[in-house]
Amino acid sequence: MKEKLKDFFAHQFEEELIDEIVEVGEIKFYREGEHLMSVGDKIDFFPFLLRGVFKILSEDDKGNEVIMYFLERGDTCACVFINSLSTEKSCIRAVAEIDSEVILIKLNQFDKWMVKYKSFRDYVLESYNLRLKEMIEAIDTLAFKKMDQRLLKYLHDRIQVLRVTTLNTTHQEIAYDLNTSRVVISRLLKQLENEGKIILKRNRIEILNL
DNA sequence: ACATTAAGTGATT
DNA sequence: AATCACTTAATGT
Repeated sequence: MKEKLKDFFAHQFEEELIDEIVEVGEIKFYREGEHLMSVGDKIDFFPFLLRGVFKILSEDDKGNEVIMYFLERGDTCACVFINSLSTEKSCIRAVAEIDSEVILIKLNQFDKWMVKYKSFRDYVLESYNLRLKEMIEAIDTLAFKKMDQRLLKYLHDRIQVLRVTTLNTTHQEIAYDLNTSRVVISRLLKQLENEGKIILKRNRIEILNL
């Protein structure tokens, strides 16, 4: 296990840092559908995604959810950085899209490593950057794109991170992610099917070409 | 065979 | 694009 972890981090961090990560990190498995964090949770750790995919959703006080982006292997959650600097609670929900493996690291390590290791600073800044970009993209699609385009982006992103061409999902689930109604999704998907871009089955969407 | 859940559709706002 | 009201289809018991 430790060797696997070392290989995983070998190309981005110094030996010494990897040793510390292996030592203090707590590895956790998340089954598909399980929550890594929910809105309102107090966060005292930050996660490295070793394996799997998480979807990151923003949620308002009435329980309306909207997907922001997906996290992949090697990613960490930028919201955690924000949360780590203040006493605020989590502003997002992270749900395992498939069975996933995460290494959790206490936030006090975070401060130490920021000072001590350049590679860690670089990593944090870079992933912060990446998340910010995706966030802006998410805001853009939310604010300016129509539902059909939002759906296209959603399907595209989802097959991308999962590395599949067939999604095992329901129209209702997509509707929740995009914060719309099932009927709307069903109709738009039907349209895409008629255009020959996808094939619809029960609980399954085969993507041919987007 | 029956119940449950997912998906399709016309009409209305 | 949302909602309603209903139909049809797939799937589990």
